[in-house]
Amino acid sequence: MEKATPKYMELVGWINEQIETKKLAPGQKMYSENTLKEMFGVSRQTVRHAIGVLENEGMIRRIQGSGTYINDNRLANLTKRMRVSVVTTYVDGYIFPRTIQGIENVLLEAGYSVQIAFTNNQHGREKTILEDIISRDEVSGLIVEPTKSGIPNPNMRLYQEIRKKRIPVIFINSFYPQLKIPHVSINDHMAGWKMTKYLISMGHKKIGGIFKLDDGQGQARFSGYMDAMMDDGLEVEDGQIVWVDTEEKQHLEKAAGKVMERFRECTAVFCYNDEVAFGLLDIFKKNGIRVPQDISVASVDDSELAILGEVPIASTPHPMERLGGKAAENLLRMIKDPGFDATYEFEVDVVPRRSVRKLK
Amino acid sequence: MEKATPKYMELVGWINEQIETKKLAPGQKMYSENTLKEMFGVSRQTVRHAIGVLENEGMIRRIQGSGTYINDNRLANLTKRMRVSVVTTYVDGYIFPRTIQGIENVLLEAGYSVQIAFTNNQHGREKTILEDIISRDEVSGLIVEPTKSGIPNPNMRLYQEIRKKRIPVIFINSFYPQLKIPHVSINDHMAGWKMTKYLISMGHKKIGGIFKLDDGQGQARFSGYMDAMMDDGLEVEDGQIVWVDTEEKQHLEKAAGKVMERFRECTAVFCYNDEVAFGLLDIFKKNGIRVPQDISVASVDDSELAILGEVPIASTPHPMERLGGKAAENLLRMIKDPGFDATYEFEVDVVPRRSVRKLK
DNA sequence: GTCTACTACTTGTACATACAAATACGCAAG
DNA sequence: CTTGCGTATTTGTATGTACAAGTAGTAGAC
Repeated sequence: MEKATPKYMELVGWINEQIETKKLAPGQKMYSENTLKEMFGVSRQTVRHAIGVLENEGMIRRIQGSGTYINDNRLANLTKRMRVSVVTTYVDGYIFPRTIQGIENVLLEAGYSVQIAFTNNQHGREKTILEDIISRDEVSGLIVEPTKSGIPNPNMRLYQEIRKKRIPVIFINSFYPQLKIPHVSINDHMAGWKMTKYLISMGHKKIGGIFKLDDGQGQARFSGYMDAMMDDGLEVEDGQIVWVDTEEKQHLEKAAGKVMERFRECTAVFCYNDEVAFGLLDIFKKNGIRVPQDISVASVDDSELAILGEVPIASTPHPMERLGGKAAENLLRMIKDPGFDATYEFEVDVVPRRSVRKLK
Repeated sequence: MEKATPKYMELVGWINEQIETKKLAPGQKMYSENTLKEMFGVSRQTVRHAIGVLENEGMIRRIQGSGTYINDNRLANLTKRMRVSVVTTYVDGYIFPRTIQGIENVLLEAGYSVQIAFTNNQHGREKTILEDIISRDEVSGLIVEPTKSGIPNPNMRLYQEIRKKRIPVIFINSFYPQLKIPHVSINDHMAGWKMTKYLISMGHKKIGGIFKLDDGQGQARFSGYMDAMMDDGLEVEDGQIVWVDTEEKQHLEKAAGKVMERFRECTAVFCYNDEVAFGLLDIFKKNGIRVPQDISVASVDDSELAILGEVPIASTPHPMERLGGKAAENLLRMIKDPGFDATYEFEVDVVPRRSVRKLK
């Protein structure tokens, strides 16, 4: 007794065979429901039933009003792991978007898809995100902006687990010195050094500084600043340095009192970045201190903030797209060649602006 | 407008809910097709359609002659798909980060992971991203900021495919009128209306406008502006309107000549958003036109740009976190109940600032 | 007590019809 | 040449009917 196969199943088999034997090529339009109905002498419902089965299998795609098309499901299988995850701290408005643009340009070009996640510079969120990435195990690479790279990271274990899975990782903007993971960033020490040298060359001797303490960039810029000062035999008193954390940086006005007091004797202030410099200008303005007549201000990043306000701020340009692009390129190389050393640091240069006055 | 969900989808939602609320335990026998037919007053075919969808998702199992049973493997299914994808255009520095924060707060709280992708307001990238999401089929929901919502979208069929896969989608900030997909946004028509009314109440009669033409928000704000002008019997000449696209918006200075000429007769200008207003202030400044003495300027969004410059700009606040949160909450509701209508529009209010002068 | 046949009920297949919604395309107006 | 509009085509939703096939339980025969 052979079992009678339902009509719709026979139809499924027939269509499958057509695709198998390339009589229906991927992307091509299939016979319409009514055509099949005539061809096989069945009702349209039966045809729909068959097509429904094939659609669930992902073999074909139905588009209302247009027709039914053969799917190219081999492509879906191929791109399965062509994905890179970008983990970044938060969005600063100017540097981040263009960095991500650089990353995307390179990766999309190479056929990868890009997903982004934000840690908000909180270790807890970084943990959640990394655990998610590890458990899904579906990315072929990671570009990470470290969370609070200046202080020991409690998620070290997760990075080691990722490394054990042989998923390439590149840090951008900063890095954890404890981990042997490559990074692409600007040379922060050089940024601190060159800008301080520039201030000195403009005749400044009493140069204060505001630095961020919870990331590696702040510490590197600080050491560049220190080295430049010492190189010229200039003294740095602790009282001339203000350390801020992520919180304070975003609400600098809360530290206005401290700032005004510490920089009273200074003729110039080196700022961690434009955001800090912008806040500092605001504090000075509210306290009747003129920039650059009374005090000079310099910073790092050269974002739009540096030229947006009333007084343009001397700064050092951030490579942005180029940095993102370099990180993406190096990640691609790491995916191909696990031994490749992907670390790269961009040189920086000073852009003089009105916020720095030449002293006689 | 409100009745867009097919009956079988409502049934799917109802059954899903029964399972969710444990009214139907795993392994247990479900209502028979005829019972459901009576309960909902639909045909048996419709019931079968709904049950077919659920069977494909692995939620239930049908056994001929015996009955339909709830599957218990949905735990694995759940953890696998606890992810939401956010697709947005580009990063504007102020609105976006806080919107995404609102989204993340809600979704992370609910145990979902969040991945973000940027279209750069290019249809091509939107296509790549959506295709990727479709082929991977691993997100349980989508929050999308439409790309160029003002012009017909060539990726329409991808959205329909997503809808067919029963992945809930919510648009934020704008929407495609052609698609019956819910959106969470500000009431852009009201923004245009209220701000224009405010300018009129300050004695202005010749009010120009700069609008973005390639997204729905620009068009809605324009129609709000027009309605307000007409409501007061004020004339609007085409010469008082400047239309910009995404490109021009970011480099408004290129249109300086046109802008200066068109607004020569005006006492006030309504701007598409703060970015445009900021660029406009710059053009005015370079041409020796004082704001607000010579001309008043008003805009929409009330981002930091509105208060960052020398002249604070009157604007209408954007809900940001609240908007993102609302979108996320509604998406979660849609995941549970496919029939839920998630559209929500925030009301807006005018924040007066120095950029608008009262005319005698 | 055990087996069998029957019956009621369940899901599966198949057909017919109707209208809705989306798309594609050609034709006429400008 | 472009734009809009109507028409034909295509898939989507919904209802109705009929019968087939499988399951579970029951009543009756042995």
